[in-house]
Amino acid sequence: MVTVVPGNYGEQLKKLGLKSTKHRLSILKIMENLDSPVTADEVYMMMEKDKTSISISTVYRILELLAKNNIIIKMNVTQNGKALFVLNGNVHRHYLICLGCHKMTPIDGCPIADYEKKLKENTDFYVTGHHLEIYGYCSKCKKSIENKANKK
Amino acid sequence: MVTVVPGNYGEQLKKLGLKSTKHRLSILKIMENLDSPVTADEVYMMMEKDKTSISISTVYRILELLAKNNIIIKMNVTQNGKALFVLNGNVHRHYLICLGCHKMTPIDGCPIADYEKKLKENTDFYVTGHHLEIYGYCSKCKKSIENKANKK
DNA sequence: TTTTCTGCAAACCGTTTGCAAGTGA
DNA sequence: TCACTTGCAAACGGTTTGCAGAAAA
Repeated sequence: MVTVVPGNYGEQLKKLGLKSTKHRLSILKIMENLDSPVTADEVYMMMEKDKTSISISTVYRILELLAKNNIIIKMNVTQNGKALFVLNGNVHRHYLICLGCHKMTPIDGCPIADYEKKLKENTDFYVTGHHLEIYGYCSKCKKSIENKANKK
Repeated sequence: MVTVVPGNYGEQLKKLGLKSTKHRLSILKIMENLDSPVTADEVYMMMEKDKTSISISTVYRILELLAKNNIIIKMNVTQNGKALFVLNGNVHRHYLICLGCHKMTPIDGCPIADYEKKLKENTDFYVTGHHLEIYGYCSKCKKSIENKANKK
């Protein structure tokens, strides 16, 4: 298992035989401070804000590379068809996802850890991971449900 | 909640103000017999096999329409970037997903039903649904893990 | 007839890729 | 120096859309 040590990304990369470039460090630094998954273009825009010029294809290449080396995780769920990425250190998180404002709120613990263990013991399926997301509406967005109910 | 009554799709559609066309009925009939989610092009190919001529854009339009009316569910997880759909009647299923052969095996029950109930009672987040998928390798594909481990 | 559906082809959009120039070790 | 990275622009693949013709009510 790879453990991500904040602020130590340069060595992390070298250890994996990857060059430590400013773009890579910059992306890792950005992701370090986020506990919600981000899309490639969100990363791209954050870098622009940071005055770090980069091309969108480089963002994709770096994210792909970091995911392949388990430094970040490429999620199996997409956001409007866009791939989502999180830092591996924050990986075993699940989220409450608001269908109104699309905010993703991490929850504590893993509600299915026990179930998964049971599955490992009782079936011939070799479990390597899982993905859980819980949908609904945050308190602010509850109104939108009522609006929708009236439309139809 | 919409309950899907097998063999009764024509009336279902009319009740929703939608026309009952052979394409729509055909897609519903196909999905009725599947308990794993399918992609749009899988549906398309099944229809070809059934000698039902259709355009891929019509498949997308029908799937989108049925999803909007809760007759089928558009999943949040994609398969190689392709959207997945299941009949709503089969909706509260979760899957063991093999990372080797990509087979999706439905599991019985919902491992997080209890947790979700707790969440409804204890937080101000209004839960409307969830999505859970469990990843790993089926017995046949366990070999592929070992192969990968050797690669690097 | 009138409204809704469908086929076709083109557009769209997120992502990937080839290639030449740039950069880290 | 030399291998690896990056930017650019073009390609790619799944999905959506405009429009004209076809089918359901």
